[in-house]
Amino acid sequence: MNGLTRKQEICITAARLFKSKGYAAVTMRDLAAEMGIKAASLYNHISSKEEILNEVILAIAKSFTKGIRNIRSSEDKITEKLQAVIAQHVNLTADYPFEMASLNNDWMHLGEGKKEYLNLRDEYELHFREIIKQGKSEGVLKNIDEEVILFSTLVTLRNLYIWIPKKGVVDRDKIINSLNQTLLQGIEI
Amino acid sequence: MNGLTRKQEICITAARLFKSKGYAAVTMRDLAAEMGIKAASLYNHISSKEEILNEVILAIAKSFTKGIRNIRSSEDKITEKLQAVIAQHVNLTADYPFEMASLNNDWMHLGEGKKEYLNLRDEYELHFREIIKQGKSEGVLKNIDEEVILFSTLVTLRNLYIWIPKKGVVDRDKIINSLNQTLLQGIEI
DNA sequence: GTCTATATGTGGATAGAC
DNA sequence: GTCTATCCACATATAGAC
Repeated sequence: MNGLTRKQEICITAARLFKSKGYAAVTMRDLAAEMGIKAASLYNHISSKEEILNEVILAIAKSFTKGIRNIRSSEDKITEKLQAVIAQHVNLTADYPFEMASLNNDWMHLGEGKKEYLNLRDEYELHFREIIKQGKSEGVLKNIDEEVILFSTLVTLRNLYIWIPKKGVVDRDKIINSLNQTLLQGIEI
Repeated sequence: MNGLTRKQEICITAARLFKSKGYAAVTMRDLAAEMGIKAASLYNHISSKEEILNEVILAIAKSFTKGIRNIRSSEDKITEKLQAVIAQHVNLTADYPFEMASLNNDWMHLGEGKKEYLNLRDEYELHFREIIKQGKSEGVLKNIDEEVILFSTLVTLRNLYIWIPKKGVVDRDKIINSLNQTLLQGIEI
């Protein structure tokens, strides 16, 4: 009725619970209760609890990596690329705040999918690092240790999910602008 | 033999496990195995799993709040206060990286102690926010939304535990300097 | 301070009826 | 697609011996 499969509904509900208690502390009975059904009924739509985590985390991890791959290979200037990275984080976080929490906090409970997740994360950081390096070599960014820039920027962006849901949906642009200032003006020449 | 009580040893070992899997996924058997004893033996030193979490989280939460209370009430200039806040985070994180992970990720599993933890956290953020406000009113900090400054700074500092253990013990000062640059130059006039 | 044995509860997951 | 009933593994925690 809402265009979602039952499996998708389960994953969305699960992500919300995972955010509040963490994957390990959420039981199939909790999840079922939240869906208004019994735990056994869940297994008509998913094969295991772990499969749900896989669905929740890998979908958004792929979006991030695909996005930054495009940003890096674009013809934009460095500053524009960095702004695009920030905007992607704000937008994906505003759309999927619960999934972002699992991505950050529950990835270690992935089974089958952990390797793929780690590959996606490594590729993401690789592109980000290369954008920063390019910025330094072009003289657009200050000569601060790449890893420090990468860490402090990425940590802020990855944790937006803690903070964005508190704000209204409307002020995405305001958040993007503020982050552009706070994050970029500390590192730009 | 090492100056630690058995209870302290248990809490230290527990914190290390909590960091890698999260509180909920660590069993008393895991913890006991890591200590080289049986699970039942743990209960001669602690009364419950939850008590361990309380010990781990509240000790470090108190240190942070006490520290920033002193920094705020000192006669230092704003820039020095902000640098002192950064230095406190780097030092406490370097000393207690595992406890920092629990502080960030496992506080929702506190029982008895949750209220106290939330009070400490609120007080911490209050002092931090007031330092930022004072900086803005004195014209030392840019006129960026306080909450954005607070969020992006605090999130970086709170997640140092992910990053600091990778570095050697030696370069605390280098990290403090880099963070001073990255975090402060984006917000200072 | 640690052990073995065990009580008691709850977790993920399956079988089969409707 | 959901239910009831149930299996079985594993969780926290206690009792009492050494």
